[in-house]
Amino acid sequence: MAISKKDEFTSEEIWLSDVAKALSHPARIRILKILNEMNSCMVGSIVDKLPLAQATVSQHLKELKKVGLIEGEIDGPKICYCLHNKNLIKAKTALDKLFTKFGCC
Amino acid sequence: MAISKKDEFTSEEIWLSDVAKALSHPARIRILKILNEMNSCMVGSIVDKLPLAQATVSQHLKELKKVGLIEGEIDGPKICYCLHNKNLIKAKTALDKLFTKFGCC
DNA sequence: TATTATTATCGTATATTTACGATAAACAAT
DNA sequence: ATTGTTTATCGTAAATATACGATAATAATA
Repeated sequence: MAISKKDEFTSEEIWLSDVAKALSHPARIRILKILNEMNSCMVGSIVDKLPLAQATVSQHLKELKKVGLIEGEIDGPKICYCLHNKNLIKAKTALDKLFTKFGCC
Repeated sequence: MAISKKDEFTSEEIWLSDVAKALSHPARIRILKILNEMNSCMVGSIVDKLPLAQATVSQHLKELKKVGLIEGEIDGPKICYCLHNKNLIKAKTALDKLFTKFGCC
């Protein structure tokens, strides 16, 4: 896409847009819901609940992990993913702040 | 990107991911902030405040409008954009709901 | 009507995202 | 050691996103 101009914005703006990008696919929204509801959170269980191939789910998990919304813990040959509470709260707070004030022309 | 699988998800999930996608670029985050702070909200003023060409800004505005986060009102040859309070509140509520419950493995 | 000002759209180049099969890597268990 | 299970990564194809210059469209004004 031509040369990116992201550097021209603040790190706060870039971080918030990165979080939003992580939420910008329904499969990743669904994954967050699943992790919220399940006790077990191994990848296989998530794959079973989604209409996507294992490789694709793994990619989505990677993106959620990249921005810190989830974290993965190794458990034998399996990996147990879970929500990253602290970062979710941070994201929620930042989004709230963005949406709180309303002014209009 | 291969054939999209978005149809496999709920309309709520798709809507929320579309809102997130609209927020997934720092320029659009900045635009929302600008609209929140300015009285005047014509496109030219927004372009002046961003390190992007007019055509690019117009494209970003179009995406924000598409998901209903902003609206544009024709004012002579100019167009006055402003935040769409009702939809912003709706988005904020949905994001809050997604982030409110935390469970972990 | 011609000109100016303002904004959207078109065309286009490049980057990124999405999706999947195939394969590799890591570990447990036989 | 070999096998089976689980997950990540590689390679790849197709769709989208980003960015801009050029141009069209709209409306006010001279």
